[in-house]
Amino acid sequence: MNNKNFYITTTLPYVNAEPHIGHALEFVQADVLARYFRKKLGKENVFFNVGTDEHGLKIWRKAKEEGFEINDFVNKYANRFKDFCKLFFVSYDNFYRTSDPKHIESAKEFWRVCSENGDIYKKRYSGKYCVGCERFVTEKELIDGKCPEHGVAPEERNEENYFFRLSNYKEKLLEWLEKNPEVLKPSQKRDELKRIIQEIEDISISRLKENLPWGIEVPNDPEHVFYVWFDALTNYVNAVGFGEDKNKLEKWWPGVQIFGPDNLRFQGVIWQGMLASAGLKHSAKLLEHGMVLGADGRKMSKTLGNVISPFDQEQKFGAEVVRFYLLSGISTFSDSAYKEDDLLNLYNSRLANNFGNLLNRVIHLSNEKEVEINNEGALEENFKYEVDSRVSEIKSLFEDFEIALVSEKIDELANFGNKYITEKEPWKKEVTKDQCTNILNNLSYLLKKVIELYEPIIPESTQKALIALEKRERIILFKKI
RNA sequence: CGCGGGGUAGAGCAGUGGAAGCUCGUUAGGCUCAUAACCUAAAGGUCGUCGGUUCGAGUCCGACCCCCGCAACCA
Repeated sequence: MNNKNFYITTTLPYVNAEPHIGHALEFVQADVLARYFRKKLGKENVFFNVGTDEHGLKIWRKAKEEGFEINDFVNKYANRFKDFCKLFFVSYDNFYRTSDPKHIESAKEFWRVCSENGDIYKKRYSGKYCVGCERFVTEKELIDGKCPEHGVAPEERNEENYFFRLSNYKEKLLEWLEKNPEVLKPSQKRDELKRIIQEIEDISISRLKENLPWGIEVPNDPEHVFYVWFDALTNYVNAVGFGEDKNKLEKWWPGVQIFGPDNLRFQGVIWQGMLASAGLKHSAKLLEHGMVLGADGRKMSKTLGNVISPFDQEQKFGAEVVRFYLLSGISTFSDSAYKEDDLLNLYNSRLANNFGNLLNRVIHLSNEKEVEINNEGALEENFKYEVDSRVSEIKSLFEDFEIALVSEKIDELANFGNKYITEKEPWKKEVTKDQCTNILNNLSYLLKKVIELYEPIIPESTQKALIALEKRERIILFKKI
């Protein structure tokens, strides 16, 4: 990424379950940024990657349990995620699948490069292995002999594994973070990242193929397969030409990575170490979004019965309303409770009453008064200045990835329009046609800006709004719920 | 002393050193072009507690109290 190009990628969800509301948050946040930068830099200068992580023991076992051929199983979920993207207007440029033969080649190439740089070695390892975590766990981590995360007793394993010399990069990563304090957002997480780096140890990056047939074979050692994380993480550069097209890679990498709180160690440390080993630049930006909590402010769980399904929400309110709420009502960088009441309040207040209503007022008045609108020549300087300065403030918030703040400021801009029209009272008989022309053109200009700024957030409605404004057709864009 | 996140108006949240803000709700008024929408005003906050740094702290430091997550469908 540089000033001319913008590359953003989500994490790749693991395909052992249905898409949930957290995936929706991450995908939709990334989508907003991709859409914003497409408008700013041009479509050809933005690359938005999403996809699915399809290897690993959990998936292998789940497929068997459900009586699926492994390929059918992962295809089913990959398609599920594709449908999910379509449903929520996630405009990806690339849907990356780690079962794709191209990925397999690129991941192997990544391994070779790290290996040539002396960062991969083989070591006999014995210990307790948690299938859920897909890693060896230490005695210290266990509670009552069980993995605290998955509640199952780990399996005894004694095997030879390949290790990645992450410890080689400890000092370099600390230095990188020190020199680039702005790389991680939100900044409050910086200390946590630093601590994780300080605790770096070499990591196991392979499994025996006899235990795990569903993985990528290690180059020149077919008895071993990649540990799923090592394979999956490479997608971020593979998607933009690693091991295949140097110019392409040069154009896009380093990129912006968006991920959830449980992923900081992987995106912020392991992956950065891998990049360094492969001689690639560190990520340009790490955006850690928050958790979507249940309506009660607690983490969603089946037992608590507070799980919110993105599909149910879509059925109930429509995709754009859900999108709008995820982006505006849910904090961009911290945990937030998902409450339907808040969703309704925010939708009614900001979209129906403020933006939608203003749009309708202006269109209606321009027809009543027979005044041409959408004419920038009839704009008042002061008004334009006010609107433009708000617009540039909002754009800089976009570029600082502050999506919820962006949404709030757009709302304020629309509200400024409602105040203005109330103050000017263009419906009054005493207002001359010239005055009315000025007032309504000021407002149509403001509305165009609001529409343009809202476009990344609610792409479909803004399209309709623009058409209505241009054709001066009355429209109930957002029906009050 | 396990690790981490958080405590800001009735509710939900924003606010990383310089006049306490947003949405909803409540009360009173205005307007009537508009989706019973819009505008104005008011009420409502010791920014968890105590101490410290500073000309100045919700914002930095220390101690303490309380809530939440680390069990899942894991972002």
